[in-house]
Amino acid sequence: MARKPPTKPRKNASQERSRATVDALVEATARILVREGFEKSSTNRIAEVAGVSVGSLYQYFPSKEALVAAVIDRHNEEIMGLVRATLTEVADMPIEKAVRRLVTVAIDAHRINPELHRVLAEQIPRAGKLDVEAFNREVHSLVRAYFERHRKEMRKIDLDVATFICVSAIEAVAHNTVLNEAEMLSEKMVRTLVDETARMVVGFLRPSA
Amino acid sequence: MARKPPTKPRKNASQERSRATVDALVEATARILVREGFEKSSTNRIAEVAGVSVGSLYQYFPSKEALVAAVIDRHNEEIMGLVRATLTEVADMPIEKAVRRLVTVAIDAHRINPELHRVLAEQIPRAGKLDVEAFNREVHSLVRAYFERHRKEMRKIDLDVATFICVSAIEAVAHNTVLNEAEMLSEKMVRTLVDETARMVVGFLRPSA
DNA sequence: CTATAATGCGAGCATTCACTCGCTTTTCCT
DNA sequence: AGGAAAAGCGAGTGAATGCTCGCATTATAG
Repeated sequence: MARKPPTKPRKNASQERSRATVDALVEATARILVREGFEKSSTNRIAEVAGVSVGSLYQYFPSKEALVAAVIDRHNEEIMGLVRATLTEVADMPIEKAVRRLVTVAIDAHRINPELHRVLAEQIPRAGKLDVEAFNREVHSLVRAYFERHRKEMRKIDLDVATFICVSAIEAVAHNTVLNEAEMLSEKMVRTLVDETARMVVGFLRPSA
Repeated sequence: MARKPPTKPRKNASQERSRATVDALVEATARILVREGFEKSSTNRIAEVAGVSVGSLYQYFPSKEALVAAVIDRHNEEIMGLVRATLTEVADMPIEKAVRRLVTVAIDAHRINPELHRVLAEQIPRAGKLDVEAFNREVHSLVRAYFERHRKEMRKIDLDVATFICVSAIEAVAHNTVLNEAEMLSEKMVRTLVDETARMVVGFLRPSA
């Protein structure tokens, strides 16, 4: 016993063809979320758009939620890539430079795929709750590490509190900038927002004198 | 013609009893959203919890969305009440005092009904999009009015930009404070967060010298 | 070439759920 | 009292949708 029955039931994409199927499904899910919204998305529709049958869909994704989670993961990974790279890049810069860079990146990150980001933020019910928390934790710990390294440039303040406030503020400005008012954003306006936000955060962190 | 047929089809609660029914339905909707989540909520369930029949439900609410919208409205009104009152109260205070008060109120507002707030923020698909925008606009314009009145205490900065950044930052800190980490918040911690956030915002607004 | 596994198919099942309709009960008004 | 309007009822309907299952097609190995 314990011989695997020949019918491998679920998941696992070993051949070439199946990898393509999985990709097509994730891609189709993202497109549908953006173009038709979460409510209109259905597994049948996703399969149709992916050019795949529902049966195949369920060979790789145990549920609709899993499909959405995959989209969220992919998107989060893109953003985390940007964030990780940037924090490495600014590791030795003084906080003035680094903060400005981080604010810029926050906005860029929200601009990777604004429509998808909006749908994920506004329309997805419960899914990926854990993913979002893990995401936040990583951002928090990366930023906190930078702050630790540059403690000397900063006033006396609890690093967790500082990180929490700075990350919250920067993320909120970036989020609202990209998602509110759609694309009424001139480049000049964006630069102003980056400058002012960076000024606020730096002023907050540096010694008051 | 144009004689109103005796069957008034929808809406409108004129008698006493019906007012109670409407209230019970809204209340039941809120309770279900909090206790079972948006996904599990159904009109049948809402009617059942309200102690009312589905038929009656549809006499007052044309759709499930309308029910959820009513809950959102009620909650928004509670918050806006707080915010309006506070901005009147602080109208003549200097920005140090006023900002501190506003940060406190932001957190209080999120604490009115944190569970409901979380559900409305995280689980409600599209509904009340307009409501949320109107809500944000009002907050923005109230805060902007305060800033205008106290321009002399501030450095030279575009008021819309300043309002946008301050409101975003304060809202985000309040939101994350109340919703993340659940209730691991000691009162001392909250005070620290209020102090630091207020410091950040005030430092941002005041003349740099 | 043949056997076996991997991948793909899609009609249909089971369920859920928003909403309707014909009717009864309660309230109001004279 | 009595009639009309308002309020309430809840089984039933129709449509949508997540997912299964038995079978077909394609790839791999011997």
